[in-house]
Amino acid sequence: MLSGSSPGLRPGSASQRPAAESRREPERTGPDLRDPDLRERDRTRPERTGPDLRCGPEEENKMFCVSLKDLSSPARVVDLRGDLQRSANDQKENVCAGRPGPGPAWTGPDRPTPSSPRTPVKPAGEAPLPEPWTPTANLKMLISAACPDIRHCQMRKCDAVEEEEQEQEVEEEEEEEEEGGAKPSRKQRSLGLLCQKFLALYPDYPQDKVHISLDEVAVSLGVERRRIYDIINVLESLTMVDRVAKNCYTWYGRRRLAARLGELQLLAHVQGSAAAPREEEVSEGDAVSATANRKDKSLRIMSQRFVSLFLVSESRCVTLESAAKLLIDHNATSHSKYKTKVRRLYDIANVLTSLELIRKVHVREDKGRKPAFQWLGPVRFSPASVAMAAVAPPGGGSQPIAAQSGREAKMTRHASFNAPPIRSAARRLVSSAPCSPTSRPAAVSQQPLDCSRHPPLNLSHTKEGVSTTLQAAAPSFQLHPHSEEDSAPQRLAYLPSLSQPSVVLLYGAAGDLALPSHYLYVPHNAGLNNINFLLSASQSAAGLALPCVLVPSYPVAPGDAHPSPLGFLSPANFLVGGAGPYGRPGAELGVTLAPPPPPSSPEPTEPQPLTPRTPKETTPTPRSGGFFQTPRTLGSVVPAAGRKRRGSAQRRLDVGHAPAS
DNA sequence: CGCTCCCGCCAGCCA
DNA sequence: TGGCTGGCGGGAGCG
Repeated sequence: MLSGSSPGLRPGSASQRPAAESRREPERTGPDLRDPDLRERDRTRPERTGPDLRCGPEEENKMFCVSLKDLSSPARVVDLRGDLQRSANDQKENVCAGRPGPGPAWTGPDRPTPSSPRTPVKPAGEAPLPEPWTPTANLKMLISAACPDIRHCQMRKCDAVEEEEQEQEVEEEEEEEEEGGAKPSRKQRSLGLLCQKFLALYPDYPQDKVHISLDEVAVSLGVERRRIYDIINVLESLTMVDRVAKNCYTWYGRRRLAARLGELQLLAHVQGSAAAPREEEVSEGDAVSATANRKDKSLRIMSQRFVSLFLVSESRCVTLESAAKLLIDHNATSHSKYKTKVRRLYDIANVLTSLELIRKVHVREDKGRKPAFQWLGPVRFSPASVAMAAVAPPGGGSQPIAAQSGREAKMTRHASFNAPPIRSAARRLVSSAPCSPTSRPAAVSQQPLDCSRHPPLNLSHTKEGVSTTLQAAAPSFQLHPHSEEDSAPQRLAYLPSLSQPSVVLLYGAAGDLALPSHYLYVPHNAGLNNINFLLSASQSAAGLALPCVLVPSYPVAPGDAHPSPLGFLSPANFLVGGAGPYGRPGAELGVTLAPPPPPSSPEPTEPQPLTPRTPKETTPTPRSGGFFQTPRTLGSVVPAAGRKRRGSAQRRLDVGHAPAS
């Protein structure tokens, strides 16, 4: 660990302690002690993955924007030509003021003039400060003391204008600081600016784990911890941070961002994650649904869905109204709820704007103009790039995803294969053990998809040469020998570093990965019991052999040190269909690849949650004798207590997984 | 005046 | 019981 942070728990809440105490000399956090090379690399921000959708005013006029009716069904995205005008306030007042580096160079004349980030300073009478330790000075001290070369790097990269702006900014900061005690303006206290300052503390592509202590960050930035939560929640939804323990997070930066976005996009396509939770799933009196309802309200889930809206919309532009209405509970359509949702959307949008993933625009509609957000991030995710991003070893994975070659890697061995794959589980050991999920998330397998588009499949297994591991796991398979003519390239993306590690197999038609004809998506915890095949509508699946690589859906019990997942990676072909164009009529989409039913095999009425297993939940059961440890073989993943209610920690663990929709 | 969103109360949860 | 987490909405800043 390069960081010098102390991830240990700190008692006390910054927000609840007296400000004087909170503003004690902060311990140096991780990013301050980084390797100079790392800092240099970090400041040389790589280009964004995927096509740059930023466009000038000319292009904006041609921009499509999705309105509510278009987003109601992600699969029915209709381009509506909305007149997007960029007015002076199109650019949010707090966007990218202080973010150094080449980043998203807004070149338009309306580029926001960098304002001086400022965090609120409590009135002296309210919280007497032992020293005039303003947040801005604090931040400046942090940056300059830790990595003075950052400034040099910045200065080298900035052109004369930007240099001038920076100087002016510094001057303004100093002037305002000298005013002393004056409450910074609303702009300067905005969440967006705070997020920028937060991001400035950490490298975009950390080479090593960087630990974040919320307390320290809050102190460093001079804000209450509550505000940090808002940022963390959104960042967590993008897997830019991971919760390690209370008050302690791991910073991943953008290392996994593209992979995460790709995952969100896929999930959105598969299960329509952009859809709001259905009313029937939030029935009254049902504790499970109640907690699920609460989860659905979380900022993280909302952030995920919000991002998903962009990723499934062709226009990459979402109006605030449509987003709010889509994200709001169907049974909570009051104006008050709507307003609350909009508030949260602004919060999320501020963070996403700071991340340069979106920007605010306005669209003209019948009744004036409406605020909207345009996606600036990547929109197409090469599976190989996603895989490469995922497999980037923590120690040397500083190569940004965008810089990865577009050449598709057929299969890459992930670094996690070399390590006990129980990182996430072990990580949560230090956290409070949450309850098991009890809600029935919109698991892929449970999603009532349109079978005309996603036809049901039959799987059969005839090959004998399958590894015993595979057979032990799924002895009921019928696996056909790999056909010689089946020379179509197999594209596999294993996403283990994601919050929801998954296997995505893209079976490209004519080798076109951009237009894969098939997806084989294996939710990481769906085990072998739920594998879903999505075929393109035009795909005839009769006799279709899908190359499939089975990867353990979830780490084997903690006692199993190295299950050697590579042993699972023998490609296998699943014969699809045969009884009809898409196999047995009426077959469920969620193909069940269950091992032979045990003598007292209960009907698996319990949903397979998409949430990661907690250490408790991964405790092997006596009957889990197979090599593959599926959620089912691990026994009930939902303890009785967990059925009643889900802890907040569990809600946190739910991040990254599809909400019930 | 409406949009934007800061701010902090307070409740759920856990150790 | 205290701390952590974060949902929530009042209401102020701002254009």
